[in-house]
Amino acid sequence: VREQTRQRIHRAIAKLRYVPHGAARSLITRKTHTVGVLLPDLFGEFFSELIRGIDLAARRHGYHLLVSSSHGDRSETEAMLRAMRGRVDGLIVLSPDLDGPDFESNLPSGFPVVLLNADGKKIFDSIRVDNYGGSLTVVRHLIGLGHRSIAFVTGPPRNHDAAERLRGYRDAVAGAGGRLLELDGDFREEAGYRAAGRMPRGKHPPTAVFAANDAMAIGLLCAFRERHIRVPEDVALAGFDDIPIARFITPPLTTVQVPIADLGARATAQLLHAIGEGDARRKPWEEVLPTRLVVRSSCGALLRARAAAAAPRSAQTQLPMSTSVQSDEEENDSRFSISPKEERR
Amino acid sequence: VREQTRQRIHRAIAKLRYVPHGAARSLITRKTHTVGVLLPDLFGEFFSELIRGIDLAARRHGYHLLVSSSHGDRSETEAMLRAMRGRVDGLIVLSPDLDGPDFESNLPSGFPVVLLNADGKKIFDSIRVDNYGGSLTVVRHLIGLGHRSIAFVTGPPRNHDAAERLRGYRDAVAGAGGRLLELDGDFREEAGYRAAGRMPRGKHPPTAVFAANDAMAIGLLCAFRERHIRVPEDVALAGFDDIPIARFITPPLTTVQVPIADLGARATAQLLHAIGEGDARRKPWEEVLPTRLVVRSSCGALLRARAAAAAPRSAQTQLPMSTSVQSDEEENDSRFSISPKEERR
DNA sequence: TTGTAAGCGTTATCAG
DNA sequence: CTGATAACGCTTACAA
Repeated sequence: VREQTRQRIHRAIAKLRYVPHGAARSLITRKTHTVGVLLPDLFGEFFSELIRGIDLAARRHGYHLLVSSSHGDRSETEAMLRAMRGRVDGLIVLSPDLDGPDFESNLPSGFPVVLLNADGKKIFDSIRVDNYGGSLTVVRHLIGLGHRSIAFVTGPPRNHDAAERLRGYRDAVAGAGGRLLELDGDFREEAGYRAAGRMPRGKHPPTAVFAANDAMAIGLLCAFRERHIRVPEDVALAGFDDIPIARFITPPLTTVQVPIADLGARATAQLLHAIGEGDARRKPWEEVLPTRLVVRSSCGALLRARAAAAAPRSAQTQLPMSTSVQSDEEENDSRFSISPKEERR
Repeated sequence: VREQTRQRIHRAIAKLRYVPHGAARSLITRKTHTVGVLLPDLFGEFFSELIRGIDLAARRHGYHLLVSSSHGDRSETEAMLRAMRGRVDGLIVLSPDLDGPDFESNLPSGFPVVLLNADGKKIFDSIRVDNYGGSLTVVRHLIGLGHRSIAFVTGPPRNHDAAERLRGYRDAVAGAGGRLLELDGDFREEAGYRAAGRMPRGKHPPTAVFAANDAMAIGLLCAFRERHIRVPEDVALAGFDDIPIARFITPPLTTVQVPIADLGARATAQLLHAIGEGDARRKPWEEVLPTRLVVRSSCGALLRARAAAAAPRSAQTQLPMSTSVQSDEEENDSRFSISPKEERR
């Protein structure tokens, strides 16, 4: 273009305050430069981390984010699915309710979709966190500490993550010949609190409790406090998620770190890849993100390690490939954790 | 419409898998049923709460959310602003960098915009949190507890919230004839940690520290622990924000609750109202949301209240209209807080 | 009830 | 390099 023309155009742009119209542009280009995110609800911690991961990856490629969360029933969710047509180039979906047929009837065929923490059923791309492996690792860690009677507080019934964590618990306990003791929960603090009240108190009460998520573990901890049951001296406790609070409570909670931001970032990367290559009818892609055991005080391992100073930790030899163990001491920001060292002097 | 025709159409819809095309539709209707949210960055706590509030309000009116966060410089932010044209019906903006002229040159004139925690300059609708009042209240509360030398750890230099909190501190201290002691901070934990090291240690060290946000208060707490300075016995501590962790740390933190979700919800309500009424050239609307002092253990007030059982709290008479006081005991979910009662027996 | 035509703001194509 | 024209998928209005 000639410089003179350029100038003339830019002057016109400025004078008319011209700004291109997104809808009109994407109508003809068939590109919106937007990825849609469909969530069941806005869980505080989880949601914010997930979005952060997605946003970072999306923006790096010049994409926007259309967030859609639906409290509600399937029909509402399906409506949102439909509303996405012509507004986004692809979809990241986290929804236990939605099934293959739902997508096929509410979306143009070949529409790029990545499923989060759900079974892709060999039809859709999917990515999930290794809930099973993480659960297995925690329970084996507790078993390695000598616990034989380990209770498990479950998550909500139809939740995929919850089911996988339960499966890990069962397999680990069965593998060690232990007894199963499952208490119903729903991922909320109160559920943990109430589960504590339903624990058997006979001659052989559980010596350890594993909650399907940290929130319930905190509920349990609270209930134990009220009954003057000490953690970890009287009962060991472990959670799942590694929410920020986990390291700040007393005692700091042994838990499984879930790479939520990574989950979002990886999902986005894959989605953008799928968008880029058109609808090549390639084999659906599937990925499992490793989880990581974070050993803090609530399971009693640190107490024991301090007592029998240089004894090798037996649990470490039993870890599945996809899960690593890390004690809190090794984390680089532990300087700022409010640990209960002072209380224990 | 005749039932027979209806049926025929629905059958066709199902057979062709017809889904309306959002871009095409909004091109002619000039409505996208989407609100844009422009954020400087995705702060964990703050961001997630804000989005929750916005989303709830937006969805209630059938609107979607287009989230756009820009780490970056102004030119990047301006580009995002432009990209919003034809994709959203209105904009909620939280950005200290953006000024009036920026909006005027990058958006169609009369485009509905609501500014968050920024000065609307009588040109735009705006809504903000009463940082000043909250700050005033905390400091007066500390003064009411007998503190005369209160240190303040500031937020980042160009931050609007930080500036208002600083102003509240200065006015409250000046009003009581106290001494000002300001330590530089930036809202991050480390800043609080380091500020503790810079506190004067002479004959009259500060007897209370007020951090411009909770994260820094936690950093301070951590530093105090390492030096065996007890909170609140040796030094009183207060923060700002009431992040979830605040109630779980030891000791629970006295702080100011900021209604972040409300901020988002109110902003959305106003934006949708503005969208609905077209561009009536009405006077820009402005709202300030009240903050609330939450008294927990870290300021020493509860300790004192327990000692001198039924003494009326002097601070309560000095509160500005827009801020209320509430002790943790009255909060309905305190049953689940991990409070340090047991440690103190 | 059904069919037809115009137009929303772009991009793409093809002559001049 | 410029200008005209078609098309994207929809809504709206009006005619049949």
